Amino acid sequence: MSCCSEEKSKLIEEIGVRFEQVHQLAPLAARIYAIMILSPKDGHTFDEILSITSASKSSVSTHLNHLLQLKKVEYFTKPGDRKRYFRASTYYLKNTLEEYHVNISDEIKLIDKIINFNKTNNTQKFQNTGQIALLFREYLESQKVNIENVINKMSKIEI
Amino acid sequence: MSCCSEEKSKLIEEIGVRFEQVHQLAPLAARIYAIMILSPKDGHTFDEILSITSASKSSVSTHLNHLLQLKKVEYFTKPGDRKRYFRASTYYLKNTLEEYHVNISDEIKLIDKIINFNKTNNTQKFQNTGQIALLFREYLESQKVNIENVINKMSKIEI
DNA sequence: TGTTTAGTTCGGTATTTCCCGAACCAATCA
DNA sequence: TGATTGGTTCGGGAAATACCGAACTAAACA
Repeated sequence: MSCCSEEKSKLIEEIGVRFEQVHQLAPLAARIYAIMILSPKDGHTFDEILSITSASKSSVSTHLNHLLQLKKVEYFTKPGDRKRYFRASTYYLKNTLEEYHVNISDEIKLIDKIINFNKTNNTQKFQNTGQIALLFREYLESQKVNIENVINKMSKIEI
Repeated sequence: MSCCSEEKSKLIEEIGVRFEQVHQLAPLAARIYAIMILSPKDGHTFDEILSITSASKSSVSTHLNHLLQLKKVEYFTKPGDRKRYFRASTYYLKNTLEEYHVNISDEIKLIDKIINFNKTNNTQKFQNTGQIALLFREYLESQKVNIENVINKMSKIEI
């Protein structure tokens, strides 16, 4: 990474590592997303991303397009300027919460299947651990509601 | 997968795919963990796991040991029987919540760094998105408290 | 004391992931 | 109209991951 302060470079790496897992991104895609989040409002050009990441044009192109497709990144243009200026999607935090919401809904569906399976096939086991499983399920439900509330609050903020 | 009902096999796969991501496990490790969760109280022997997964002894050994080390799986023995009987850790749901708790704490630390960075380096951007970021942070805090409460409730249940 | 049981360890290989360079293209510029 | 700019596409290769077979070990059995 060149073209960055020491602090920014380190933060890009730290966010990058996390985003690989949370958002299921390739390392370079996660770094690019991190760069966007730490970027000024007017974004970065393709070439700037090239020099910050010191990756190849092809890789930057591929991963940037992937991020665009996922709506994690967006771009805008300036009149009389062929370049595109890339930045994190204005709603990336809200979108992240929406991802979390889908995730939790899936997890609830799955734990319901597990609870049901053990209830009918492992009756003895269920007597012991069933209560815990139901508590876990309640937890997921309340997380879901919590997320919905925060999404609503976010929707009311003008950007 | 042999030795299982159609329903159980499908559920093992479904849980497996999810656990690869959630718990960062290799496919076979995730399948074994899934099997444990859907197992009767008295667990499964090494050979039973072999025949359910139709994987090699070496792979089962390696991944089972990994799961033991992570405390996701435990085993017990029966007097006069050299075999070990493997099952999901009695506290696996509580342990899962504790994992989530650590994860959220890390995420809070990270978002604080991001908020701070943008506050001082991208002042203009922060004016727009700062409020959203703070809402996101609040959300994380409340998730954390929520998890703590559920862990406490779980601790009070006798198994 | 030789054999079976219940696994473990090690070296290797198939597969997948991730990234790169080179060639290419479409729009603009000179 | 030929060169430059701002990318895209494609084939390939290095590295990491996931799994396997074969040889091994330690305890127990016969």
